Amino acid sequence: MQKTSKSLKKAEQILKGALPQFLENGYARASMDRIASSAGVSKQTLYSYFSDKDGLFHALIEHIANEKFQLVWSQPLEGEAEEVLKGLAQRILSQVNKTDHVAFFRLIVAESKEREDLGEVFLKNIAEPAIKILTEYFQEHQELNFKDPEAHREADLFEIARIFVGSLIDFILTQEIFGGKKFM
Amino acid sequence: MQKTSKSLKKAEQILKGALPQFLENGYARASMDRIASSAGVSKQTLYSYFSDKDGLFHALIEHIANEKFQLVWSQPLEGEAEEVLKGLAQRILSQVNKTDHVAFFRLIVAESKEREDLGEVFLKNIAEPAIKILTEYFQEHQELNFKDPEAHREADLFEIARIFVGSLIDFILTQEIFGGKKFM
DNA sequence: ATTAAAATAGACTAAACAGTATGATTATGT
DNA sequence: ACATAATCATACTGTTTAGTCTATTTTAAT
Repeated sequence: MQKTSKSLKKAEQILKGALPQFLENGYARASMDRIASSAGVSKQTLYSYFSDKDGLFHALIEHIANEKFQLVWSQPLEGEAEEVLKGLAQRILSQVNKTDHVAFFRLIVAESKEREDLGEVFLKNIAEPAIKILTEYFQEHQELNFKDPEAHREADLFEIARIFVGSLIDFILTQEIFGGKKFM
Repeated sequence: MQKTSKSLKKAEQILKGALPQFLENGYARASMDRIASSAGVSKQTLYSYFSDKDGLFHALIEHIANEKFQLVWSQPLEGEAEEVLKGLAQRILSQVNKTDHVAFFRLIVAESKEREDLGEVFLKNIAEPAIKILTEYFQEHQELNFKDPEAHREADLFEIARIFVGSLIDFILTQEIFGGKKFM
């Protein structure tokens, strides 16, 4: 409704307060009262910036996807293959540990049944860029010693990148979401 | 409370009615009234078999994990490596398509934050058995032509099985949960 | 047939919640 | 200083829900 920098700040303030509520409780259990209070804002103000709970939720997902989720892949990949891949995996896993990425992922999975755009947010902003960057790295480092000599066609490099990223996602799923680190 | 075969049937009848409610709506949005009605049972009966919503939910998850989820891996793996793996992947993916496995998976992910045992159900009943069976198959077919000659130690075979299963899970996540088949 | 257990329908309570309404208070711009 | 827009606190409405209660009917076993 308004476009001054002040009111943009308010909108962000609301999103910032809404985030932990949705992450901790999921969509259904997050209450607009608690969101308002967590954002330090009156319920009226909340509803003057966002039409309803659903509108707030979508705005939030969009916002988070744009703000936070491209950092991991921003640094260029340089150097020895094995080192780069190990470093990449470690960087991602430590990121995942210290931030709310896991809760965000869980939220997307949980709510992506009714809201089809949510899955797209994840794929477009996280999975696809990751695979793309990795594929390009493989192409620029054709000298890497893949033990399978057939693996140098572009399609194969893409598949390898997919498998790498997929394994990472599966690892996070197993360890962080399903609590596998406790008993595997 | 009761143990006659009749009342076991009732309990199962309730679980059978509860399942689609939880799968379609998730935990929070599934209502006990609708569950009772969907099971063709009065609310009182429901509460005489299960202490509360949470108890019903846990019983359901346990039940489903035991009943439905071991079928995929029950047939022994025999024959040519490439064929076996392809066949296995196809069998799993078609299973996943025609049943509620995806919704079940989504439910577990969504609710495994507060209920730590849920993730364990998935890992113990699905992921771990899958990896174990695959590893054993690899061991019994040492003659398979892995192009990497170092890949024959037991630990490596295990890792390969993990990657295979992980890739399958990631594929299902991408295609079925995030709706990736629409735009990838 | 009688009796006791099991199940039913439906009303009820208390709580939570989304969203709206009201009227007072505070910032902001001119 | 004044007027307007933004924000606030709070109360309210209507709805949904988990779980209980009651009184009636069905089922099963002797």
